[in-house]
Amino acid sequence: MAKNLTTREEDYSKWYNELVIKADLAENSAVRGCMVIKPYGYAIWEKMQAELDRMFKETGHENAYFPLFVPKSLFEAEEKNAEGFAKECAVVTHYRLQNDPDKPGKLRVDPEAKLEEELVVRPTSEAIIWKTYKGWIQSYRDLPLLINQWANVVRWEMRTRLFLRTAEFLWQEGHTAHATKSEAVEEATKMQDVYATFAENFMAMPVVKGVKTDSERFAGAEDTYTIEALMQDGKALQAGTSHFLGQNFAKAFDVKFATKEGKQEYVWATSWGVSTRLMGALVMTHSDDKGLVLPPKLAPHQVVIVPIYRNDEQFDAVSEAANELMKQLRSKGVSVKFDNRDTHKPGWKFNEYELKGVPVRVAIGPKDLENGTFEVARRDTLTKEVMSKDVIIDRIVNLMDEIQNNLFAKAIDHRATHTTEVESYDEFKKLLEEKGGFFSAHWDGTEETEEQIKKETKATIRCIPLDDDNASGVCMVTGKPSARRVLFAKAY
RNA sequence: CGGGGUGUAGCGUAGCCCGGUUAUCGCGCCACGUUUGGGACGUGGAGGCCGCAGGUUCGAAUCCUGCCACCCCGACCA
Repeated sequence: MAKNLTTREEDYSKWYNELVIKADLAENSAVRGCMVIKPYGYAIWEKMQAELDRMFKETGHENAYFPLFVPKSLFEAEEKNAEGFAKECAVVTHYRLQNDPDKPGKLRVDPEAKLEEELVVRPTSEAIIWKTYKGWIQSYRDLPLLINQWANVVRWEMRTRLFLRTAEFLWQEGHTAHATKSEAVEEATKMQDVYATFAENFMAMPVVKGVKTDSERFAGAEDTYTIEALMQDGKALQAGTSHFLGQNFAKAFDVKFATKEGKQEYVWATSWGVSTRLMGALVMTHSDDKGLVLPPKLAPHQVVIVPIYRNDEQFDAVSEAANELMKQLRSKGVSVKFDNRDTHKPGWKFNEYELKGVPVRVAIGPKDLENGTFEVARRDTLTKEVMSKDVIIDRIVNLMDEIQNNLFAKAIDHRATHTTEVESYDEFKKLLEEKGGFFSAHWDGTEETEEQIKKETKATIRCIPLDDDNASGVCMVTGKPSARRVLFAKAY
């Protein structure tokens, strides 16, 4: 393992790539654009999953599982959705291999084994799910239907980056059906709220809730609600989306229900998802030039204990103290790892756990045993403090909250200092290059202007925020009237 | 898919122009010993179809052709 990470200052993008690999979160695989998520990275993902899953269930959803493959005829049923994803679909055309008669020991696709109908590997599951829902929904009594699935999807991206954009990724996708439009809209915004709460309370990552413009909307949706986060390099990251799908899929798949009055009506739909991209967001929000910085609520180990000793007797004595501390911390709900490996020295371990972002490190050595103390180091501030036996448990329990809150506060502060209100297009262009971040500006509401800005500056409208700032003004580009400010940024 | 670049041990690399002993160095790995409060040291050792396939040559990591993979910049995107 190399000793030094590229710094964020030197090359933010390189820093990110190196960090993901060196911190053992993931690596590139033998398959183009697909990653292997390593145990340490997967442990963080599992923590995210566990909390999100809990939140979904608390809001009335149930999990189910639908097939990986979608027959082409189903996939194309909802035109806009199909068109939006068509360019990046993997397609299964054959179902058998055979020995290659020309190349001994090699296999080839059996030309006789062509599928009657091609199977699309799901880039998202609306099609197969709505085909299924048709059989599940007859009456208003069957509604609302609130389903989530944890799955992998494939989008054949040209350029990929670990976690941020991979050809295959893990996610959850909620798919709900409702009797009324207002109920579906409420569901979509409710799940946006769930995502925002999760991002802020667990990832310690502040997000802006908003709605996408026409051009950025999900293919097949009426409205896309988004949460947008700001990374340390001033670029925005779309962290989760929740779509109000109107009756588009109900019509495409003919999903009707009988109302109380006995009339047949199309159901109203939503879908919503977050992916392993959140792992990338987590890394880029908090980590520093020494490595990962994990919020305690998502860290696989919240505390690591490193023993310091010169001989077996000291090791035994230190271990005893470590085990006792571990027992007490665990009884308070703190997850602890005691790294008693004799194969690495303490200094090596200190660096290792800084790289891996463990929130709190406790060192115990002979001096501590003598004095009845522990050395406690915080990953977020990189500060050390010697604590006595009597206070350490309470202090560490409190530190979990303190670190969580500190990370959130730092991220909020970064976002605040990198969110700029601009009045003119020149100012916008200048500060976009010099400073980056979010820009709150007036826009005339047309796709042409949005496109022009994107072409000229690479910045896009991240969202129309759902805050209560409704002051009207004039578009910074065209001078035409604008109902309210929208949020621009360069994005991942 | 366009433009540029790179493939040598697990990782990072030298050698390539100008073909010629046994392919360089560092990290890591293995064994033993000494070490252990911020990435220890010594001694010994293992590890290579030089991206793949063909060609030129007495001889190819080195020259030629084709292919593949990866990286960077564009277009596309959670």
